[in-house]
Amino acid sequence: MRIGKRQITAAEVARRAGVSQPTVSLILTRNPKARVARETRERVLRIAAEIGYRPNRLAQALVARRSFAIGVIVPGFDNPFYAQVLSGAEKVAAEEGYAVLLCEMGALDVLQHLNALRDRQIDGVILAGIAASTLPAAVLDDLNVVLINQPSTRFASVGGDSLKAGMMAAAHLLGLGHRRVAFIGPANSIPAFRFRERGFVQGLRAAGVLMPGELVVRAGASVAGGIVAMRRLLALRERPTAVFCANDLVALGAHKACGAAGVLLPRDLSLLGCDDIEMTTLVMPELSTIGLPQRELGARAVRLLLSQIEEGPRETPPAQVLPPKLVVRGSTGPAPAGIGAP
Amino acid sequence: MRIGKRQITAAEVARRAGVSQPTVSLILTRNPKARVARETRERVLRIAAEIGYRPNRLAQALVARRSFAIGVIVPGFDNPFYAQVLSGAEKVAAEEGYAVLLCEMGALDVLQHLNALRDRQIDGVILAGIAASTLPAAVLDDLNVVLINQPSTRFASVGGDSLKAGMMAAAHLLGLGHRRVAFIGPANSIPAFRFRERGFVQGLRAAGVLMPGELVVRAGASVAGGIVAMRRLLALRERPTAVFCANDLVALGAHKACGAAGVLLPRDLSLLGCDDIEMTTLVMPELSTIGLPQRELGARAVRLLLSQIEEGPRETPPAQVLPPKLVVRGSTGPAPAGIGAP
DNA sequence: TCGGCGTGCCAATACCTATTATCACGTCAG
DNA sequence: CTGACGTGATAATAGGTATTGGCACGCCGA
Repeated sequence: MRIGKRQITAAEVARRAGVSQPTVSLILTRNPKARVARETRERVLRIAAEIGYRPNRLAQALVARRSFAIGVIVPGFDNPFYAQVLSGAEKVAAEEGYAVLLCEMGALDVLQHLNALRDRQIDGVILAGIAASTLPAAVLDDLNVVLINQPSTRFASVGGDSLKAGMMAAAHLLGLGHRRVAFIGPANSIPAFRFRERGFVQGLRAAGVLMPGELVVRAGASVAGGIVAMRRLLALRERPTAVFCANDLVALGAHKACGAAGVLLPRDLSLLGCDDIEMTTLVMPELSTIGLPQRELGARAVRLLLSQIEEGPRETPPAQVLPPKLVVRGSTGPAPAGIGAP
Repeated sequence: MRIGKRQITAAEVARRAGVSQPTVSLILTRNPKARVARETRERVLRIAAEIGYRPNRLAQALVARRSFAIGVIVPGFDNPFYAQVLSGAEKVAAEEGYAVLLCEMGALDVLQHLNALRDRQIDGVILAGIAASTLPAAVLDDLNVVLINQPSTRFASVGGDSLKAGMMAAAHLLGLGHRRVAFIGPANSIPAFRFRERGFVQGLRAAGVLMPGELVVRAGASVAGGIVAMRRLLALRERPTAVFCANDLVALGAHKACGAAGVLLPRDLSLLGCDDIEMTTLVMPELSTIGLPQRELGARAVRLLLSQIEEGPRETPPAQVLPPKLVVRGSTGPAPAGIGAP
């Protein structure tokens, strides 16, 4: 097998250069307080380059007692939101010389993943779409953690301003004249969804608009969930004129259900998503949505984590909140005249 | 910082159990030829469990000269195809106790990623969507490699039968009566696309149908590419009655261009994709496509890689070819009567 | 009584790098 | 001439685990 082939070690470089292994180490680590004769340094560097010496990062990690690797745990890639987050995260990590260990919920649960990561002396963990509050308190104690899209007093976090996103959704729909509006979202779920809902409700209430219970539909945060939920809404005696969905996947499901039921967007119904994933522009009409910078979330999460790793944790964990952005496309429009007026 | 906290070592377990560290190691590794008194074994196991000893996998890796980790290199997550592949791969890897190091093209190129992986003593690499033939021959020499979706004589591979996929596409469209058919796909690209095109052309030719140059449109393997390409086709004096796209993303772009141009699928045009990604069911009409089991590809790639790692490479690298599956949805239909007939 | 053998454990070492303390050597000032 | 000091390298060691060879002990048969 191709494993176990003797690798080129610092000792080998040392042997060929006629110096000791620590000298090679000294030179390669460019330690400023290392005093090495210019001639020796050059010889060692030359030989190292010649025979293609590359330090074994595992051995380095053993000495440093850390691995220069981070873990990213996500619920699943079904949701392109996390794919984008991951992409942004990987980019920054790679640039900084860190490896990204990928963990998806499924084969292993969060705790098992965390243990596996710990065994590999991981430097830190990013939790995306996983409610940290549902985990036993102790399992995250000795880890550097950054949460994505869930504020926390214990851990650093980055996320979109979900409350504001909900309020922007309300403002947008109210501005179009909608008064009978609905919400589709998961029941007990990660905080982001709860805040989106709360913001939406608050925004409506501030304008004196209430959502009766029949207009709040619980559904899984997926396309399938959106389909089912929208069917329920369309079956109502009095339909809403606008629907805000907890995320774009749900909205796309709702979109599809509308298409199947012959409901014309945005004439018959306005539909608003949240996240602004790429797929929103695939459907016709394109989905209006409250946009969050997904790649940026991933990128910032990594930067935050690395600063925590390299400089130690702050006394109060930093929380970066990125502003959502209303993206008006084709699925939202003015409310039908005469409907919803008192 | 939270790093550097003294970890619980085998030596610590040994101290408490009144034995030596190697004895702990012997017991924990369950080496069958290890002769250890039952009473000692139980005491050690008990204490290890009590103080929560977990072996340092980095140290294990240093001894074993391998890391029990694999790398997966993909072009990008923009394409949900790779997200699915990755998901299947991670699942199997996690079950088998291997870590997955994620590498996306972008910040680093393939060679840099490979070097970074090598430095971490990676056990093997999965290349998805990256033409191995474009890499310098030597860089993969000392690695266990499995390619996804590109046959090779040097490396193990798993993939859909792209040639057959193309032929199935041809058969499907021909069977619906189409004679003036077009193809949209990238020019110089990874082998899978070339084979799909070749199979398609062969399937057509076998039925006596030729594609004039104007009906073969080159475009990036993306939604944007599909849009541009379909516009070109729709601008033709004599439009095709059916279009086969190199992958679903392209097809979805084409789908959208049709919608924008008022071309009604499948009445005015039949549209066929390839891969069967999830988004195909989002659009209306849903996209017909030639399906490939993406998660299965990832899962099998890992299994192949692990067998290669643990049992050594075969003399002739195994190539698993999975059969494509025609998935008829709403975007393909009978050719308009009277068109394309001789 | 002694050789032989089986049992149960351990010392030594390998894996590879980075760090710390130290040493040898030469120079220069006093 | 000697002591102090600066320079350039090395020896020793840490980091945590797995493996190999071997040691000590007790028992049995000769």
